[in-house]
Amino acid sequence: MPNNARKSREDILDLAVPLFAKSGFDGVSIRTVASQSELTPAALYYHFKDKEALYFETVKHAFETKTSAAKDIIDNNDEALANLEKFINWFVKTLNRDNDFQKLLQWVLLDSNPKRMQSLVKDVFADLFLTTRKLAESFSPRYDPQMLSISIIGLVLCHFQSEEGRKFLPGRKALHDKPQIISEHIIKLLKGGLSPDC
Amino acid sequence: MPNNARKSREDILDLAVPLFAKSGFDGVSIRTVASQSELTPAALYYHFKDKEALYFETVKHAFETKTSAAKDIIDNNDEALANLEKFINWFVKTLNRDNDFQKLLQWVLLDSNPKRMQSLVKDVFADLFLTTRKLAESFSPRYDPQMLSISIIGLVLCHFQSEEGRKFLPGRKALHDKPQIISEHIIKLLKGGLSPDC
DNA sequence: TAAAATTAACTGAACGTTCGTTAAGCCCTG
DNA sequence: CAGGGCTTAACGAACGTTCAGTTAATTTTA
Repeated sequence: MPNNARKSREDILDLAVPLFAKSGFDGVSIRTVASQSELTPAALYYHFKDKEALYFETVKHAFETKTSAAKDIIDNNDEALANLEKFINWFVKTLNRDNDFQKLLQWVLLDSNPKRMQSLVKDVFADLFLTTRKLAESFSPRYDPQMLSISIIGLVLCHFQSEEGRKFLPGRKALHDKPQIISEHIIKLLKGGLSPDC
Repeated sequence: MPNNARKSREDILDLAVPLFAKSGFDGVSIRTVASQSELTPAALYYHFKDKEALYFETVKHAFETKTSAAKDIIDNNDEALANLEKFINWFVKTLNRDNDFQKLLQWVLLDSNPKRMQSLVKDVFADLFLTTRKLAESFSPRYDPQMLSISIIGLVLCHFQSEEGRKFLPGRKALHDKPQIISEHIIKLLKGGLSPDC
């Protein structure tokens, strides 16, 4: 794409993703998105109704490819634990490769505007959650599928959510940020738990 | 405290906690905090150097009582698993009782300003983390203490972090928000894992 | 096929509002 | 009467948004 070419809607969204991922809805101004996409603020209003719409489309854009990939990971003929392992591996790898995706997910769950959160959760996040719950249903009735799916997602997310903060804590090793190490840790924990036997 | 009495620093912080918990640093203006504490914006500058200082003190204030309580929970003479159980129970109950505490923790970890995050993590969050890691060291070398402590904190946090969003997802039950149910779920998962035997 | 009309994409300038912050001065209490 | 705690008023900057007009590409007409 040449530097002075007209920007498409999608080009703008691609550039808006890292901005909103870093600073959230309130932390990013229309003018910041405009200058990042080499447009005037007014030009953004040609493409998007208002800031809310721009934000919504940006988050949706960042989630779009990920969610469909998650569904393909799970093979319903496989064993429950094998499926879980595949999912964890995929989820960790995805969060590691696309840090913006993880950040946006956090912003959605922290959103101070309930209406905005509702539309984001229903239109953007629900699909990924339902995929995880389907996986969690293999472990019913020993575990409540709803709660187990939250635990699984949370267990993966937290290692990335805390990545920036952990830099300022003692005892840090580079290993703790490696996707493969994180995957192995989570799978071992989920499979066997902490009890010394088994 | 009579309605027209002079506000102390601490009174202001008490009132600022729910505001910053809901909307974060960028989502709350000095004027909002001022009107909430029935003061003028200028009066806030008598008590705090600037908005950064007000925010820092607010977060610190909300964390202060919690962190010291965590340390008392752990009895070093007890069994590892018993200590863990006590900690989970305490942490779940604390997050449930004080929703602002959980929200502020999320804001700290999402902070877009690295300098601000650094001082918050080091001065406010580190203590709680180190307590958890001490607990996690009982399960070394089978598990890396650093990673295990992140997993434990994340496993508890995620159930509260997702509480608002789960309202908009199918399959929701009131049980999933009950602290006792959450505790039991997490402890069972951490103790025994997902493997069918044991 | 050249000219004219239409449209899509954008600019420049400005709007009213809210933001963080400061300065000067007032009032009540010890 | 000194000074801690506040008020009133204002500063410039940044905010989301609008609107009239410009440009460049596309389509329609003669």
